[in-house]
Amino acid sequence: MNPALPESIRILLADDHTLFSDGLTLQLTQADPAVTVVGQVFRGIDVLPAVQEHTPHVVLLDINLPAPNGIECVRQLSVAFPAVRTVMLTMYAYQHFIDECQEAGAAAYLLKHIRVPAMLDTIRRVLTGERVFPATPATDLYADDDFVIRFKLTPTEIKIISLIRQGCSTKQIGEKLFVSFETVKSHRKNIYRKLNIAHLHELLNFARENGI
Amino acid sequence: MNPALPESIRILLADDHTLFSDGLTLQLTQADPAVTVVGQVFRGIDVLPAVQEHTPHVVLLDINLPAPNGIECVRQLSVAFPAVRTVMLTMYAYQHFIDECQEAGAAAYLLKHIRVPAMLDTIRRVLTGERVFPATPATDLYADDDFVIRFKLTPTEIKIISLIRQGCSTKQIGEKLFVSFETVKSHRKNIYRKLNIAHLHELLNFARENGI
DNA sequence: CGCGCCATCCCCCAAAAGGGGGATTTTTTA
DNA sequence: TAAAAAATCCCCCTTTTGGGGGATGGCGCG
Repeated sequence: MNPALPESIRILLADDHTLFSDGLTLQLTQADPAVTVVGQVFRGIDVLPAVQEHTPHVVLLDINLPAPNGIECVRQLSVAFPAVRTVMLTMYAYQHFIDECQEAGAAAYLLKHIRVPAMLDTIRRVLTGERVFPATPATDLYADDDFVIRFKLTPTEIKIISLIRQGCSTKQIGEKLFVSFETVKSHRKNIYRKLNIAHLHELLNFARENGI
Repeated sequence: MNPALPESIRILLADDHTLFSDGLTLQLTQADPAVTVVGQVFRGIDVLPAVQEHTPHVVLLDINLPAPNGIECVRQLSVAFPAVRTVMLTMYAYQHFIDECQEAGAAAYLLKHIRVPAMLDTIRRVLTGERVFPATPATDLYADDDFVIRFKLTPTEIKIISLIRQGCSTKQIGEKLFVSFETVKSHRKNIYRKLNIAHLHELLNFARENGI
């Protein structure tokens, strides 16, 4: 069950931030001559074809990936290419996402706060069959992070974002969740404050970018 | 008013994602020998002291920066070091943020979807005193004949859809296009009728699906 | 020349969203 | 068990949307 480490590690990057993707490619290839970045893709829809074409050992996959998002991608990957290890690479330390990725078949979950040596260590570990997920919620680690605090959405809030994304009005959401109009309004206000946004379209963008 | 380009461009990076920051440092120094990354900071509170110590020409500043966030940082920077150019570097394409950064005194606003050559171009431009913010394109954005025919949308209507998708309100669109609020309202009504929809989220879905 | 299309602007209205205060209760957790 | 977080609900208010009527020019085209 524990495959030997390949002499050359073939990596596919899936991240729509070209600045990040280019920078990571440079870092990985400079840090370890055994590593080859065999491809970069910027949309979810390009992941499976690129894996087919470039036969990577590992896919470094951003959750925040357009059309479809990274979590959907890892689901598809673990069905279509069960031998390929998928390492989620994201800025979001939500337990919600970590659990979902684990269920979807990802091999590891890394935050963008790490550095390349630790990443290479994780990559080598998943290649031996290990699965590497954060043991403790990262909330302690990033308690001073403005955005992590603001983005700490509760389950109810995420549910409401999901309903808004489906086109429900505040009134309709209240009816669906058997709570009053005012309650949903309060949740909306809290969501907007946490995300530091002010308009519906921003919320819809956020939801789409984060796969809610 | 236009200072000459310095022989060596001193850059300070402020981004809490070490993977990104390290990668960008590598890319910038390899792309242009005139560029020196004089420092990296990972928290908002470290920005001003680092500018004091390293005397950069340009600060590349993430909005999503802990304690305090990047927008607060650029406010402080433009008071304490008005000669230092601040280039916001973020994943968020919200008009809300763009406006706030512009008011706070940032010299440019870049998305993480760009690549290093374009970034270097922007850095050189802000060093000559220019301010570089995302312009509202919308002019040559559409021109998709098929889609114009299928839905019989006029150029003005497509331009308005594009602006709505960017988060502009009816009022803001009127100001941008130099027409009255009522005119934009009429166009919106016509768009909704032609697309047979009734809500903003449907329009945004339509715009995304059709690449407006 | 008239017809249709487009763009412009105005009135009316109701519904929804957005933002500021609160408050209470339950649940979680330190 | 006490504090913190989450969920519930209410008041106030303004702005924005969405939809119904219009009207007035301009412009191309048959």
